[in-house]
Amino acid sequence: MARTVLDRADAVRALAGVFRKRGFDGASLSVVQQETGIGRGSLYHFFPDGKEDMARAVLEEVRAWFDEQVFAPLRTPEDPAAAVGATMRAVEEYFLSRHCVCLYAVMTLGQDRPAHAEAVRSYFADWVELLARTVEQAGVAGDEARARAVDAVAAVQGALVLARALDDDTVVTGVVDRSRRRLLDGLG
Amino acid sequence: MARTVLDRADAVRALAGVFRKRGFDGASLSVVQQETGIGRGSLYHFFPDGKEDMARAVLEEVRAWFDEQVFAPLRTPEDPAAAVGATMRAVEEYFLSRHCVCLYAVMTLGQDRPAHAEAVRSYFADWVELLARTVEQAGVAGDEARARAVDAVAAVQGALVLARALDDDTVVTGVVDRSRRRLLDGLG
DNA sequence: CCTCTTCTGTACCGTTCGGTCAAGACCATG
DNA sequence: CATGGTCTTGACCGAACGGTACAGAAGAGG
Repeated sequence: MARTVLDRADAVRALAGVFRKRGFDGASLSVVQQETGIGRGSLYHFFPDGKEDMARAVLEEVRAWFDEQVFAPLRTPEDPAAAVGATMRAVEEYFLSRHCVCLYAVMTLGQDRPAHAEAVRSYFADWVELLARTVEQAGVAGDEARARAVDAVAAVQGALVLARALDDDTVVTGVVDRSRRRLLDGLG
Repeated sequence: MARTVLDRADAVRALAGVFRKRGFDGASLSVVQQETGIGRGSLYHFFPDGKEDMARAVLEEVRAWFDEQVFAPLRTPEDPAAAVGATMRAVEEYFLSRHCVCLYAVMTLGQDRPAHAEAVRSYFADWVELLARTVEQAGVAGDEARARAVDAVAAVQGALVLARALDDDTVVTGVVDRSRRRLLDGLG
């Protein structure tokens, strides 16, 4: 039989695309098979626990990407202001190239998925925490810094909703720009 | 047979609850039947076109509520600043009592639902437009007013995502408070 | 060459899906 | 008391679901 020699990482990327477009419930195995070209056999070879396994793998890949690209600038910020700029730029680029869908946000809907609840919580909690700490280091008082971080993360997520609803990617650009400015408002 | 004499409006409210908790795909007819106590027969009596019909009815009910409670203060604002305060207060109260789920936001995910795309678009477009106009009347320049309106609506939607993920309703309270202040920042 | 492991396609399983239907129960009329 | 329209039920339908089983094909190592 045909042997396409598929990599698991490729499968995860392809799955992410389908989940983004269809949602987890909308991505039936037949649809996945059709849109990725990966057969059931391969799917269950790479993800023995089935669809939940695929969901976990996809979320882990997103998380890894954020750790490397979005959170990294915030972990050892020599220049906190520059780090804020870098992280927001990375976020904007990421979602614009992913059809304005955050897979972690998708997981907060269609409940009865306590399976991934902790992963979702820590994704957002870490994001807010790291951003708040950096803003504080840039010279904003603790409580105010945390509030600004919460506002920024919420703004990004809300911008994604709005961009999809209005079918207008510039919403993301605008909101992210203004959020970045607001994070460092009143500083040197 | 038992005749509970059910009202269609009651059915819509009950359906909204199930859709909020489970999402549209997660709310199978069996689940709906079980959680609302409404049998299949009644469901298809009130909503002859099936699940799509139920979705439409639920969205229409939400839209009507927003028209009356959230958009109304923005339609003939004698005191624009007060209107902004009133609309944001209504929004906060609405979502806090609805488990932090916006059904229109739910519809922007799990695509291949072009059926409701226009309703979703106009819901958000009207919201932004009305808010922008009121902020402008309060004394903010046109472009800036629109940017502030986009930011506020996005902030609300993002706050809902964050509140669910972190299981912390105070996120909504905080974000909405700060958004309201920001809408009218720099005014008398 | 043989063999073992790693993939891949496909037929198939039981379950659940959205949707239909005929028949029964209730209420408003006469 | 009849009658007709308005609900409501529960059994039922074909299709699609997620998941399993297994045989076959392609490398790697000897």
